[in-house]
Amino acid sequence: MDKTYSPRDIEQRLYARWESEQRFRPSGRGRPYSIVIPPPNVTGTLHMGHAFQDTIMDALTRYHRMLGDDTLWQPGTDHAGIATQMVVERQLNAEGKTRHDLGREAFVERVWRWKEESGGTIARQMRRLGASVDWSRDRFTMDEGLSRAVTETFVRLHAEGLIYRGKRLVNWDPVLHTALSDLEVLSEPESGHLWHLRYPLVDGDGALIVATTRPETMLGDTAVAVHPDDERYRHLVGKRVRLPLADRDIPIIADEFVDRAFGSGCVKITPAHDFNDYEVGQRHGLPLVNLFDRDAVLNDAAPPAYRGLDRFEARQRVVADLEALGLVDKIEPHTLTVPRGDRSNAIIEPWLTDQWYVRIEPLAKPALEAVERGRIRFVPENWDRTYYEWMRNIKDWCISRQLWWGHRIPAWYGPDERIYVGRSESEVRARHGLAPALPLRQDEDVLDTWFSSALWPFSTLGWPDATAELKKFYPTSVLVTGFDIIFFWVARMIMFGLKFMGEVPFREVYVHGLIRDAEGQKMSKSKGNVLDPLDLIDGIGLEELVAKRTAGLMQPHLAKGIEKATRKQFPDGIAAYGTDALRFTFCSLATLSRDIRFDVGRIEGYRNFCNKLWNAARFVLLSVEGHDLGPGEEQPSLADRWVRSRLAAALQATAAGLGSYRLDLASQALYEFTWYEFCDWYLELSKAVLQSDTSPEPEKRAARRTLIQTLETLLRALHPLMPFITEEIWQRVGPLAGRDGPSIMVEPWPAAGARDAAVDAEMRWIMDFILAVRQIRGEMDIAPSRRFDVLLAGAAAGDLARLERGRRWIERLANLGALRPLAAGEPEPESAVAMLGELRILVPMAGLIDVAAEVARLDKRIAKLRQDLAKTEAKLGNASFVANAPAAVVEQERQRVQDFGRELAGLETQLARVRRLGSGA
RNA sequence: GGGCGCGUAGCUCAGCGGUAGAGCACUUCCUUGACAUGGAAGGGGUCACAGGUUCGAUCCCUGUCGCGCCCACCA
Repeated sequence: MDKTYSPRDIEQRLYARWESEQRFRPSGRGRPYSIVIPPPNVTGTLHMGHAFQDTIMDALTRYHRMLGDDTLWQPGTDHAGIATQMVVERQLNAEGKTRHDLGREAFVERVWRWKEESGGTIARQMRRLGASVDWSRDRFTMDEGLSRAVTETFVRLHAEGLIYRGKRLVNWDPVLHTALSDLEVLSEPESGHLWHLRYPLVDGDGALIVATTRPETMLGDTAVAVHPDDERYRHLVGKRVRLPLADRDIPIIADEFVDRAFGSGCVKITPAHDFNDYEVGQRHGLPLVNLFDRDAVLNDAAPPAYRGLDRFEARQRVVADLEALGLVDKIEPHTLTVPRGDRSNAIIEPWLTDQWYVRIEPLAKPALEAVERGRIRFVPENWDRTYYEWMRNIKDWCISRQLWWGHRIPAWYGPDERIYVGRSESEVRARHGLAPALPLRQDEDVLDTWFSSALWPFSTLGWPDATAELKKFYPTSVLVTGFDIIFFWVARMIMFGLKFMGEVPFREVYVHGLIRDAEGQKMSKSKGNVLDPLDLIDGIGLEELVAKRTAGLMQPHLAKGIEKATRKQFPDGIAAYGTDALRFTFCSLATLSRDIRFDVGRIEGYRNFCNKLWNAARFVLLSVEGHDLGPGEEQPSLADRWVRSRLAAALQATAAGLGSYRLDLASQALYEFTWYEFCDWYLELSKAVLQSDTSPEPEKRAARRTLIQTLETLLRALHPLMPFITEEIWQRVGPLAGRDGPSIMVEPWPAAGARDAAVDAEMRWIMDFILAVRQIRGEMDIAPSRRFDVLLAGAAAGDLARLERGRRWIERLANLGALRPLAAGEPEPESAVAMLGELRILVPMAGLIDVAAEVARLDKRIAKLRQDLAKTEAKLGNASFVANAPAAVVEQERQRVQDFGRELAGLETQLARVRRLGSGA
């Protein structure tokens, strides 16, 4: 093995081998375990969020595969209707064309070409991450099979009356020219104005003052509303006002919706352009005056002077005209929430159109119950509150989109505009006995992307066919996702899963946090703080990184700032850390928190961890080289038994972490065992056995076997988190440990052996001895290479026996010369001292330590001990503590008082002695 | 307005009723034959604040302050 771990050389080679050996397919044996990937956009690229999520899913998948489960990680991609269509439209725009120049068919053809061209990117990137998805089952939401599932669900829901077509207000994007669901509209506060307008009363003098943030819509007002209990206006209800500019008379109505305290307490009602007003209009039978065309340009329903004006131009004109008429009472600055399309960022217009809707309440009810009754569990649990909140207030889902890229709605219109829904035109004709000559026109609209995503857990498994995979892997075991798509996706999968499969789509939903940059900022192109997971794996030079971050910005003026910040944060670019380091970092970051800050310092630490593991393996291999490792006469040492006991504890902790979606705890347990117990201690302890001429052969054999077996077990435990380095090392180590499988991937995840408290305690004593000596060495700045003698005094029963059992390790790890008890009557030399129980460990100071330094050291220890002792004594002095605390706790405190007291006494005696000797010297 | 979350070492975060932990950063010593992407030792915290429950609270409860996210029709 090379001296330094170099991920570049191993990762892609191993992945290719796994893939060609078909290691990612379900084994066909064991309990089913399945995860469906949240499908990324087919034309997208892998970002940190994907990499994080994929790492989690892959860790779970590999873990369960090794547990012997019949494991499927189902891959696939999403057609991402609006997003993908926009990308291709932008390409066309660059050529000076629009999609309308091409026409629907040619445009869709072009999108398919783009999909073929760029669709492989994300799959390639997932391979670099080591994702063990079953590529043979790769699916795309617009595949023939999945499209069939979409049609089937649509037809069935329609037949049940759960899908209907209706004319009502929708969120209209005047730029993209499509309807959007409520979820795709983001409302942000923006500063604007509140115009107070004067509407003259038709009978008599005076006027009502209405306040509005959208004066241009007044042209479509069909009423003014006041609160029914408002004394100021009660007498006017039923009377009429003159709508300025439009020159129509409109009624004054009473509706509870009005807030008396806001503005004048009078509200203009524009049912065709405001969701609230629409409701009011429905209640009062008001007419709708639809002022806008699909571009939000005023149409012929507006007075002639305003026709053809864009909504913002119309606003200016309306205000100017009203001012000229003296009908503007006042204008105030006002912060309002402006709805914008999540893709186009255009201001959304409530607009009256025909759209398709899913009647959601009958679907939401069982979906709510499924979580309430625990058939689906959110992890962390409190996300169920968010889910409940949404599901209890859910509204019908507008599923039609006026786009070209997507699943076309399976509805046909006859010449009389009668609607026929069916799986195909021919089915429709047959079912309804329509003559072949009767022209039918298919609905132009496509379905919301999330409609097909909602079917993902079963459509990918072959539904509507009753496939074997569907039977075996549905419901899936867990859904791994971010909280940002609980409503978009998770809730809808639950609803559709229950509806069509009669069963929840997954038993658990693991909701992970969202990856942000080191400052907690969302990563975005315009902020210039994006990290590409592939750059963390392969490394990237500074210039290239700067170029990448500043290229193709929507706002080019940001480039300078981005460049500066990038140069500051990454003066040397980014080093190549390798996939395993990146993955281990992600795992260690997978805490319960919602925002996860990704700090490059962290990945460096875990790259070092990979290197540590690599070198530990080198040491183990060197140590066993040329020796028979098979069973034979062996005599395990205390150290051997200790490391096995500690390994068992680490495996337990790791399994607990993996089983509870606490990959941070799992990775921590493995990190700590590997570094602090296996490397720092056991490898060093083993040297005392292996590199000694006096160790008997059975002991050496036991040490070698323990080394190789512990490493081999550790590799298997680490594999789900760090697949590449573990496979690479395992290929050499596995056979030596008696395992002859072709890949670590298909080896069993290690069962925890037995822990041994007695062994742990015995080793603890030896370690404490070594630490005590090292502490003196460290604090006295004695070089590690400087060997010195240690004398012992005050040994308690058993101490000397323990000493003998641990002597070879103590001598070696503390780098000691002579190590012996003071003889009876032998004068105690001037010494630095440490206490280990009643045992006094003496380091003769002559030539090593000066008195002042030792006095200072002792003072410090004594002060700390006095504090601890006082605290503990106070506790025991409290009668109610002794009376109420569990006996074990009280006993523990008593023990501590004893320990502290003994150590304190020892050190105080020593301090006095050192002082005396010092002054005498 | 409703819902959720966070405030622990300089930074990023675990812990969550019984002696405050890790990584990174910092200080000192050390190239000893697995590893300087390393080893050894060390400094550093009134666990936001105030009450309460308890023998005992960083942990449970209540409130205050600060920060954040999500939903919602105040024109």
